Amino acid sequence: MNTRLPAGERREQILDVAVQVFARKGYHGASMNDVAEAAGVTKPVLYQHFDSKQDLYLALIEDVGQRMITAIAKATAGATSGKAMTELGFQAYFRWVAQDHDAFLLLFATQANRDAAATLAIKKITSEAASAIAPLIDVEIDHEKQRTLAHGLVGLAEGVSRRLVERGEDFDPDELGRLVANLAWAGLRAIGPDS
Amino acid sequence: MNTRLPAGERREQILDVAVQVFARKGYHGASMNDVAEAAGVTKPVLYQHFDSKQDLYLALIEDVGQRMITAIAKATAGATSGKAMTELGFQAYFRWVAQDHDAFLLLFATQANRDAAATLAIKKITSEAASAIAPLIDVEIDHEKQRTLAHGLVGLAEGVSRRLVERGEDFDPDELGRLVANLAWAGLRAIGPDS
DNA sequence: CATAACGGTTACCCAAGGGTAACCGGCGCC
DNA sequence: GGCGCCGGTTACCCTTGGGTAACCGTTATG
Repeated sequence: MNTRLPAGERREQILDVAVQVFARKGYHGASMNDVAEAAGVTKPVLYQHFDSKQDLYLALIEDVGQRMITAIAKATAGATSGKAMTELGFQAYFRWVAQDHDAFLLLFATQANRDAAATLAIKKITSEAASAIAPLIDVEIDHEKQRTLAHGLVGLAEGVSRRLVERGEDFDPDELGRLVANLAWAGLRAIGPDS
Repeated sequence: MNTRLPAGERREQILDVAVQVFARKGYHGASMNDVAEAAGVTKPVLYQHFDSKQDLYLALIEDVGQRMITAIAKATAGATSGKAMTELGFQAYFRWVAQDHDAFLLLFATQANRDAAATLAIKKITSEAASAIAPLIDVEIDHEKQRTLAHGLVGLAEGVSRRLVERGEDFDPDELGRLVANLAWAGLRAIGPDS
């Protein structure tokens, strides 16, 4: 017998629990009943807080995505050099991954964003991340290539994280961030208009 | 009235058409009816060639994945240096992406949703790719980190490609390969046991 | 102590879609 | 020229699951 919760808290709890459920089963793999059960309530309760399954899912993506973005933004705010910013950024990202595997899976490894809207929502997040990265690529190179490379670096971090999360390994985010930042920074310095 | 095809050819045609359908709509978004219609036949015909939807999907992944792997393997076979191999490899990869957007989307787009078996199948492909890359990271670094970075480079290529494919842009795979290979190679040279 | 508000439940509807049983028609082959 | 093989179709079954209508019990408040 779960306690009755006031609306606000119940909504938060549903969001909390839904991240895990969707991350583990994917969008289509998880039914609203699954989410409801995990939250300790029944289906109609979900619909009191969210208009539809898609609505719930989009709320999750927005929530989790913003959390990631702000974590990185905060970490890099005090950086004095591009290199330091790169390192701090990657470290913050890997810390975010290490802290909440489910959140990472929801955004990057989720087995079902077939929904056009969800795909768009995630694209918006990665695009925002890329926008933050792009200015660090200050070599002489045309703007389009710059943004493309920025998306590549997002993918780099994603690829690294995916392997670690899938293996369920413990890892040191700060050490890993240093390693990857080193790779990224040196790589970026090496490319130029002649590439 | 579509012509009647011998079993072998029909099977090939279904695979061809199914790549496009699944790439565009995702696993759950595409129904067997959609695939059948696109192939110009009806549903039961699909089930004469494949046991289930999942069976068809797995066959596709295997098919497309192997095509990608061998394309890269062939391109890098004659390389004389690590740097040349890196460049040739990335170029072959981007050529593969440019040639067949649908194949790329099937394997890498988040929009192509997967169940557990499909996730595993795809993991196998990326892992194989990473295995090919890992030896190029011949710096003094422990084996686990080496493989993790290899997965990162797979992600790097994936991130770059995703943006280009999503934008429907034309791009020069050879030029792009040179650019990304430069980044990767220089990045890898820069990291060491002290990172 | 009636009653309204609110959190929650039971029981259902209905469309979508994976999968199948039964049937059909033309072509090759003794 | 009947016969069987083979590629194909029509029409259906049945589960899953998103979404909802109607109802219930507790608490608070006058």
